[in-house]
Amino acid sequence: MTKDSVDTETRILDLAEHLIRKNGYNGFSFRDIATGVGVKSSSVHYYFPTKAELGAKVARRYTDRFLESLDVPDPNSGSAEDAVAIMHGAFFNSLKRDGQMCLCGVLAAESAGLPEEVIAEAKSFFQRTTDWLTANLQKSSWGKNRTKDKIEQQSMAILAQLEGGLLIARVRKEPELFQILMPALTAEQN
Amino acid sequence: MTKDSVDTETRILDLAEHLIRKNGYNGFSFRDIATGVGVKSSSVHYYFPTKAELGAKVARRYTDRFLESLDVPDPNSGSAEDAVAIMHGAFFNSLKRDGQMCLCGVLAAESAGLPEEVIAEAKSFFQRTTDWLTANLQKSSWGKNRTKDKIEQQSMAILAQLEGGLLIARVRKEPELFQILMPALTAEQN
DNA sequence: GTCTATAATTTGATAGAC
DNA sequence: GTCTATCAAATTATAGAC
Repeated sequence: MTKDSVDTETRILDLAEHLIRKNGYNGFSFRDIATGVGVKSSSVHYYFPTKAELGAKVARRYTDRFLESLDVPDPNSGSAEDAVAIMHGAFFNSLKRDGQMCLCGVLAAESAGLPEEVIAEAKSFFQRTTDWLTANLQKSSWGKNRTKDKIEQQSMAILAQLEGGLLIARVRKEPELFQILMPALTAEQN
Repeated sequence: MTKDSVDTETRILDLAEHLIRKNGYNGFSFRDIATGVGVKSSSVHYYFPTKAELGAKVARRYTDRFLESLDVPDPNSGSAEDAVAIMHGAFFNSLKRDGQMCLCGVLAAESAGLPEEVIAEAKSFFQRTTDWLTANLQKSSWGKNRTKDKIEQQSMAILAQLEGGLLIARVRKEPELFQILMPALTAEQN
């Protein structure tokens, strides 16, 4: 399968993800997608009847892929620091590659004005991602002595710092700023 | 001066701020403003010729007011914990009052697709707010033993956690979630 | 300062031919 | 599955009367 043979539906999803992460849900149109993919806007509607459906599918695929990328075969000790570093790295990859922040972070910022089905997917991202962190912190030696409540709070605090870090690094256009969060993140586990 | 005598320009700015914080910069229109304020859209253009100018003015006013609200007469010891608690409280106020997050956090999320003058104001918010934190941490006993670099990193980490916390609390529609960040924030200063 | 009127463009979405 | 053609509504913005 060569590059050009990627099917239209996938190319629509790819471009939609790119544009939402760049401009937000209200910052792209079906015509932007059509032009970029090289079809007519009616063809985009063939795959995704409404904008809300397209947005929801993009968010769901993003979340699935993000969580997959976290489950690398772990050669390390499975420490709390490792878990945090893995997630930090996952976010940093796309930030440095093309200055993009988390898709669901963007959607969360606009969330009060988005269609229900899109908000639901964004919400789901934060739930599933916090759950992943909680599970991994629980397995670590740091988590052994702590209550579930305390660990869940810590998971949210970590995810909050990562999302906020993306926000700040991106508006300043300095991806490296996101890197300096690491010491502060791991310090909390000591 | 009664409530109804607030001038049109101020009411436009107030509503624009409300709508941007709710739906984002691309999620409101001049007609939304006009209808809400009770004038015609051409009257909105009389005060703010372009949408970009309106957005920039809203962001500037928001930043000025936010920083003013931080400089409460401080009856306490001026500790690092106090500074963090004051900023946390400033963000929490509007979150619990009407579920709104930081205006410049919303703008930062959309930033890649916004007019230059709007981005510039959002950028300025993060610079000035980080500076306030840095200055206050430096004055505290925690900051006495630390280098300027270390303190600036800590300031950004704190602001990142607050902005990300707003993001998550808002998409989950649970303002109280923002409260549980406090322990994690002050823990870093110990 | 606020209005009416309007321009030019863009938006999300549909019907129907091929 | 992709196209042409089209729609109604919404968008930012301007000209000029009152």
